[in-house]
Amino acid sequence: MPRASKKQTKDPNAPKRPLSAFFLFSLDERPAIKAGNNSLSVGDISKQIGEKWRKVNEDVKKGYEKRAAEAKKNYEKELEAYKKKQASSGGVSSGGTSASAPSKSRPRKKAPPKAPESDEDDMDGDDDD
DNA sequence: GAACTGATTGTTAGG
DNA sequence: CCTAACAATCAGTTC
Repeated sequence: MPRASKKQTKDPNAPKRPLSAFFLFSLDERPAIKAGNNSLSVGDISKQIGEKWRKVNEDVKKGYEKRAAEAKKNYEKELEAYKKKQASSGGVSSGGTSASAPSKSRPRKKAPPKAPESDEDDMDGDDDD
């Protein structure tokens, strides 16, 4: 299935996104949840984490957010290295200058921001009182 | 045996 | 601004 999210996306130098505070939180809580339960699957645990995440104090969240912020910084650094590699990417095989460069444009889907629903807006210039 | 999916939310980057 | 997608984790599933 086309969800390439298992280990490494493609390139070993591909900078992975910085984990969000929630993820860092999960890294710490997941084993805790497992400890409370014999062995749940990620799906089940994730739900527990999500609920706990909302219940943790903002101070705790802030703590993780801070870590995430640093992780982001590191991510930028990796990105630079990744960029550099792209620039001087030595021909891996047959000296293709533009051989390795999976990042072109993210073919994301574009959904309409609003549904064509026009219902109540103003009935008529009815302004009575 | 190993690639893959399942759910959770946040962060990111491009259009 | 907004939208989509991907980030980890681990057991379970499948071929």
